[in-house]
Amino acid sequence: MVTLKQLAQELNVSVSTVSKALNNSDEIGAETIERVKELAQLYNYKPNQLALNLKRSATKTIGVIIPNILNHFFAQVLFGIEKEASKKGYNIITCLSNESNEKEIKSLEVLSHGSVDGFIVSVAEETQTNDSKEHFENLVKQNIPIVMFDRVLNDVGCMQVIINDYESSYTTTKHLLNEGRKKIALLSNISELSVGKLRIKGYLDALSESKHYTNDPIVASYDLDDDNEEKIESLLMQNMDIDGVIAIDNTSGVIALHKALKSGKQVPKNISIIGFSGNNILPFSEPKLSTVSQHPLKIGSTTVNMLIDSLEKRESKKRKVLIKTELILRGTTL
Amino acid sequence: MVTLKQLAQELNVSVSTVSKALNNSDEIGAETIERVKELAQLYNYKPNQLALNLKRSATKTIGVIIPNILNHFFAQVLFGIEKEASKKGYNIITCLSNESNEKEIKSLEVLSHGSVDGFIVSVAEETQTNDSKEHFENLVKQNIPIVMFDRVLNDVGCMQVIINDYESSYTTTKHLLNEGRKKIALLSNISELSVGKLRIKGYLDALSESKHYTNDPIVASYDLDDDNEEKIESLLMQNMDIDGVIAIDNTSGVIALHKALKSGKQVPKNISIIGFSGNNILPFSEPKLSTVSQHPLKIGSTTVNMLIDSLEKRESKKRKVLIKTELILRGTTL
DNA sequence: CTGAAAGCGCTAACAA
DNA sequence: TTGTTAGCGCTTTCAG
Repeated sequence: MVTLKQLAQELNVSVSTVSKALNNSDEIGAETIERVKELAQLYNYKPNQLALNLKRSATKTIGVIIPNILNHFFAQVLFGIEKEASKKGYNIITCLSNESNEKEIKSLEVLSHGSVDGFIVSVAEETQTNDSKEHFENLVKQNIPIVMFDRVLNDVGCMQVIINDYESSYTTTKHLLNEGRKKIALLSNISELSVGKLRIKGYLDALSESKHYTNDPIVASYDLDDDNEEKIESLLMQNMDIDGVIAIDNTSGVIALHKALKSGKQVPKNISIIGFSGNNILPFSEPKLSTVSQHPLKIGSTTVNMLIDSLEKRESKKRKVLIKTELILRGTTL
Repeated sequence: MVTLKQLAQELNVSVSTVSKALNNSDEIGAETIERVKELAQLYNYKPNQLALNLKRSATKTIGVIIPNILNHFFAQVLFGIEKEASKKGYNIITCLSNESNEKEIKSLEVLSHGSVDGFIVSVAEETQTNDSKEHFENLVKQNIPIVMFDRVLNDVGCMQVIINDYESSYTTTKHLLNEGRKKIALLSNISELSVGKLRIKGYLDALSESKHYTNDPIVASYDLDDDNEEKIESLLMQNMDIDGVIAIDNTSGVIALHKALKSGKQVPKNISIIGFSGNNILPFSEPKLSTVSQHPLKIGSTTVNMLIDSLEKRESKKRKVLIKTELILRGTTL
């Protein structure tokens, strides 16, 4: 890589002249600028990013820490983040915590000494269940801005981008009730997470507020590593009168659909099913699953814009942004 | 962030003493080392990464450029890359080309002036169809190591990690022939890609080598943005005698399965279906899709290890590594 | 055993 | 208009 120094030598001028010339400083004569730029072009000079970073103690790089890239929701958010960051001239360093609190802590630690200007994080399941927040608080103390999305820690002083979890499952449940469903089950492999709890609450409240609904709520929780398929199948088999399903995670909805069909039910005639998820799974079911869309791309771009605003001290007022979900009815609802 | 200088002042020693002490130099007295380390601990001193990077002209960071993170194959490879890189103490900067040659060129350009030590790339579709390689050749000239995986450019002087595309579809087709299938169709939304072409060739060769197979080959190609579902459905509907399907991309297999079932066929009795893909779609079909597994995690970790070997001048001999696929029979084959 | 000084590549205040 | 100098934070000769 050619440096300013080398250009300067070849041109018999000083390094600072070259630097200024390349930055179009009006301290430098038009003719000199021309000469310098010509040679720079010839040698395809590009400033060394490392030197620039050190100089201005900033990297134009964002650290992104995500629990699980194989979860399509996070893949979509990452997609949104990368797109917006790239548009704004920022790079992203991606770390995957794989739901491990330890890995998350380590990633933050490693990146926090100059490698990135700020962080976008969705916390690991472990982090949330242990309410582990010291590692974030340390960063906040150092004035390193953080935007959390989806899975957030409420009492850390950082920005947040969340969806209306409670309301969306409340509304969704209402929709099933309005269809006249008499026995509505909730499926979840995220019950330990804050978002899961909120969604469950929305479901419970909607049911208990209903005058006509007589059955008990059914909250079927299982771990990510459980055999969800089997659990869902046996739930549906043992409760053939379930006629409504709200699946609050990414995959349970499609699975429930398949199991319902397998058991000989007609969808949506005998049973309505609504999932939370992106459109990635749509080609994989017949009829198409009705879903609550979380607008993951918008979540991604919003986190980036909040972070950059904060970095560039256009001090965003909004510390907490709520992205509204949207219930999209397709083939598995009336 | 506390610096060496600050520690030095507080201890009334020189900066270089502090530096050496923290690096356990044997030039420094045991007692001094102790004092220095104590204070460093107290202030939670960590060397500024930017300064280190500049000093040693290296970042311990890998640039990863991927065409499409929403494609689960790439998500899995990325997962493998991140895991291995993190284990080896490297970070990854992720760029998504979104199949755009221009974006790919820009990303390489931006990162190539100090931000990363080397690249892992799967080229954009555009790049491959245009055989655009100048941007890679520039890097090779500058001795920046590159590992390409899956979608590679053959005459760029860089390392490669690929799968046995030809052989795997050849074998898969053979399997269908051995089942006694009489009319085998190939489904593809990646026909423009090198890997797609190889897989198609494997299929064609297997068919033409068969003495008993009498039908013409059926290669059904469609674009990523086409309505693949509809195309697949009409193909199967209009050729009800198709009794074997090899789907060489990520999603067509599951779709074909759904459409076959929808048309009233029994799988695998009336029709066998084999896809190329990860296990992410398994929960979404009944019976489970038989697939060619590409070992994406292994692809990811292999690219990282080759790159790091090359960076740390343990000069890996292997410039080209082939990861063998594996045909995993599940419910959609006999 | 410790410190002074140079240098990584760049920018910018200040001198000339 | 151009050059000198200092400095970002660190490592590393080389002198003391």
